[in-house]
This record gives sequence, C-alpha cells and structure tokens, in this order.
Amino acid sequence: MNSFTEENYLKTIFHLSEKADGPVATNSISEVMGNKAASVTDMLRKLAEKGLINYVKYQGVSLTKKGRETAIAIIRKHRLWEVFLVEKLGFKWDEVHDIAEELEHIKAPELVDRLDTFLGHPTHDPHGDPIPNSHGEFQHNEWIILTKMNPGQTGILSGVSEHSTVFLQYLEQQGLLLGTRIKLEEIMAFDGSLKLLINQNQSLSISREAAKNLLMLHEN
Amino acid sequence: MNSFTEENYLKTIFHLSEKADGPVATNSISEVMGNKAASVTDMLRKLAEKGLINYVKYQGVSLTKKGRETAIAIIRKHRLWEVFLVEKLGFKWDEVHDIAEELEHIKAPELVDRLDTFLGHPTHDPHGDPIPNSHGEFQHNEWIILTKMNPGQTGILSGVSEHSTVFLQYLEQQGLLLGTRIKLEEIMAFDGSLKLLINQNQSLSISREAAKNLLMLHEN
DNA sequence: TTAAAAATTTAGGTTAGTCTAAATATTGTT
DNA sequence: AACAATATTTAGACTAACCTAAATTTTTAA
Ligand SMILES: [Mn+2]
Ligand SMILES: [Mn+2]
Ligand SMILES: [Mn+2]
Ligand SMILES: [Mn+2]
Repeated sequence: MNSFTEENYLKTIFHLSEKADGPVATNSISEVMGNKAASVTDMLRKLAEKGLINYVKYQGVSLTKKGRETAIAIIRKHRLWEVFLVEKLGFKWDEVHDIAEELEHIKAPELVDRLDTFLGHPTHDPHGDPIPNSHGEFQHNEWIILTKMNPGQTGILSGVSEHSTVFLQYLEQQGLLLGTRIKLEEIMAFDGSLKLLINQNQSLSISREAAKNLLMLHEN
Repeated sequence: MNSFTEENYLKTIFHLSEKADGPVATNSISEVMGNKAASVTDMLRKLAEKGLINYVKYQGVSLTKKGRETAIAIIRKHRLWEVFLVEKLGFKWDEVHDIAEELEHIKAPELVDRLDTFLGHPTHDPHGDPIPNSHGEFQHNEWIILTKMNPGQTGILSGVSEHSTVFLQYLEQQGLLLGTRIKLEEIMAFDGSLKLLINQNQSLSISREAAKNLLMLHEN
C-alpha cells in the first residue's frame, strides 16, 4: 500500500509527464509539491525502489506501467468525488478541488466503482477534465486554447487549465460557465486582450492571461 | 488541526469513557488501539498539552470539553458516511465500518452538514447507533440488551454492540435485521441460549454470546 | 572547450509516532 | 503493614518525511 505522500508524488509526476514529454525533472516536482529538491530526491529513490518510477540519477524520472496505473486510479477518484460534491452535495465548482485532494486517498477498492455507478458514469469532472474509466482509459479531448482560435471563430467552453478558486470565481462572475458558446470577435493589438461574444448576445473583454486557461471545443 | 492519529485516540477515549465512568486507563486505550502502553503515554502527554484531555500521571484520563466536542464531531462524520455508503451506494451494513474509519478524518468543514442534508438528517446509522446533530447532541436510546428481557416479552431489534463483519453477516443470515420484531420465548437453563419468535412466525435459537450484542427497544 | 551557472544528490538533523527494556508507582493480598 | 503483582512511565531507538548546507554532476555559454 502507498502512503498519501507517495500518492501525491505519483500524481504530480503524472501531470508533469502530460505537459512536456521526456523525463520529469526533480526541480519541477519540487516546485509543484512545495518541497525542497533534496526531499524530492529521497522520495524518488523510494518510489524507484517500489517499482513505481524509472529513475536514473541526475536524469529525471518517468512513471512505470504500475506507477501510471496508480496515478490514474487516484485521478479517477479525485474527479469522481468532485462530481459527487457538485452534483449531489451542491458545492460550487471552485470549492471542490481541495476536498477532493483529501477524498482521493480513500483506499477502499469497492468504493470507486460504486461511486461511479451512483453518479451515472460521468465522463468529465466539473472543470471539464476527463474521468478515466475503470480500466484507466481517458477519453481524450480535442481542446483548443482560446488564444489559439482565430477571430471570427466560435466554440464551446469545455475546460479550464487553471483550477484556483479565484480564477473559477472570476469566470462564474463573467458568466463563463462550461458549455457557454463563445465567439472570438477580435484580439487587441495593444495588450493581446480578447473581445468575445457570449451566447450570441453579450459581449465581454478578457485578458490574454485569463484566455490562456480557457479550453474550447469547436462547434460542429 | 489534529492528526489522524490524535483523532483516533480521542475517539477511543470517548468510547471507553461511555462504558465505564471514572477516568480511562492507559492500558485500556492501548488494548483498543493495538499500540503499546508506552506509546499511549507519549500521546496522552501530547493531547493534554493541546488541552484535549485531563491527564494526571498514573491516574488515567478524561476528555475536556474541547476534546469531547472533537471526538463527537468525528463520530458524527463516521456515522453519516456509513449511512451514505449503505443508503446511496448500496453497501451492506457489514461492509461500511472500515471505509468510514477512513472517511471520518476528512477535514472539510462544510462537507459534514451538506452530507447530513443530502441524507435527510438521519438520526441513526446502519447499526442503530445514534448520530449526534450538528451541535453534538445525541438522541439517547432506551436500549435493553436482549438477555435482560423476560421470557414472553416482545421488542424491536434496534441496535448492535458488536460491529464485526462476521457477526453482522451472521445476523443477516439468520434474518435478524434492524427493525425485526423479536419475541423472547424461552431461555434454556442448560446453556443460556435463547429461543426467539421472529416477526410472529419464525422461530430461531441463538447463543447467549450472540444475544448479548443485540439491543432492543420495547414496543409501545 | 572550458568555466560559470544551474540542477541534483549526499550528509547530517528534526519531528511524529511507534517500539522494547528498564524503572517506578499503584493496587491487591496476605 | 509489607510484599508481590500489575499498571504506568521513562529511556533510548527506529522509520517516514521533511529540512539546510555542502558536494557533485550536468548544462549553458563565453
Ligand atoms: Mn481538482
Ligand atoms: Mn477537476
Ligand atoms: Mn462504524
Ligand atoms: Mn456504525
């Protein structure tokens, strides 16, 4: 059995592996986890010992099959609990991440699949992230970052890459919920800010900074 | 914030305080928790330091107001999660205790009350134990142990004082679910075993050992 | 191609929670 | 009241997960 701490390391390594390919650096783990690099090195040795990562000194790490499976199982739990908290308990989407950080470590093996059934086998969490099925398979999204769209194009807001409470609350305030139809009207030359048309009737201007975290699906 | 370990000590001290009155002995905590007495002593010093227990060396411990409140909050969570697991996820009553042992330590303050609302403010858990309300108040049961009833009397099975899977499965097999109407017909002189009439039509004999764990409410 | 900068690991320490063995206090029994 | 039995605490050690400071390796860039 893995400790909470080990599970958190695996999750972090998984997420970092998704972004850049090639091995994950000690320092990047250190930065995400808020631990010192020396502490990370200690843990990497332990995870390698347990067969969860491939680790070559000074060369960074990657997850083994077993490590990846473990990480995905945790992410599955995290996202299912987030759905539960929003759909069943009525939490807002900006309130659930930290609670799910705790719940994702509950070990009981039967629990996950029963929760999945209870929730009706959801495919995405409240932030638009895909929920892996019980075999660990992700349904991968064809997301385009809003800033990569061309003026004149329309898409559906389908995910966010920044999960902080302050950002999610900002989106809600602007009426930018998942499922919103957004037309990119213009990108301002001066500061890169974006002029949007929301649901065909409301216009809104947002910063490039905010737009970088909005993940869109083309309509079709 | 208290650690998982501290919370488990508080819960154990609470339960032991309920049984016998007067201070709780180091050895009894040691026995329940499966730790050595020396380890218990270390923890008692720490809990006293934090103002959660009254501790006089060699004289045993009792919970302070703060300690009792903390313990009750954990028990509330434990029992609410047990209800959730049985009512919503379809677990059997003998499967939920260990899972609730994990879930009871989830810290998120809003979660408990939302769960309580979602479940419809249940007053008892799947084993018949009362669930304290959000002010920490228990609705105390007027339970009588089955072995204390007189032959000829009838009551409703309303709780169990032994929560092990093997015992709960045995009860289920015998058709002894919570809510069952039981008439005590006769106590055998030879071995103290009890002859019962269940739901007015089915007769059943159970050992004194088993009967000691069955908590009854008189009909009225 | 080499020296400086950056990344990573090693060495040595700390704290929480556990242990065993030994010391001490309390309780029970003649 | 005194001694034996029992309960409890103290002393000293261990592991997991962290830390700082120093050493080492890799990378960058003159
Ligand atoms: Mn999350
Ligand atoms: Mn999410
Ligand atoms: Mn229980
Ligand atoms: Mn229970």
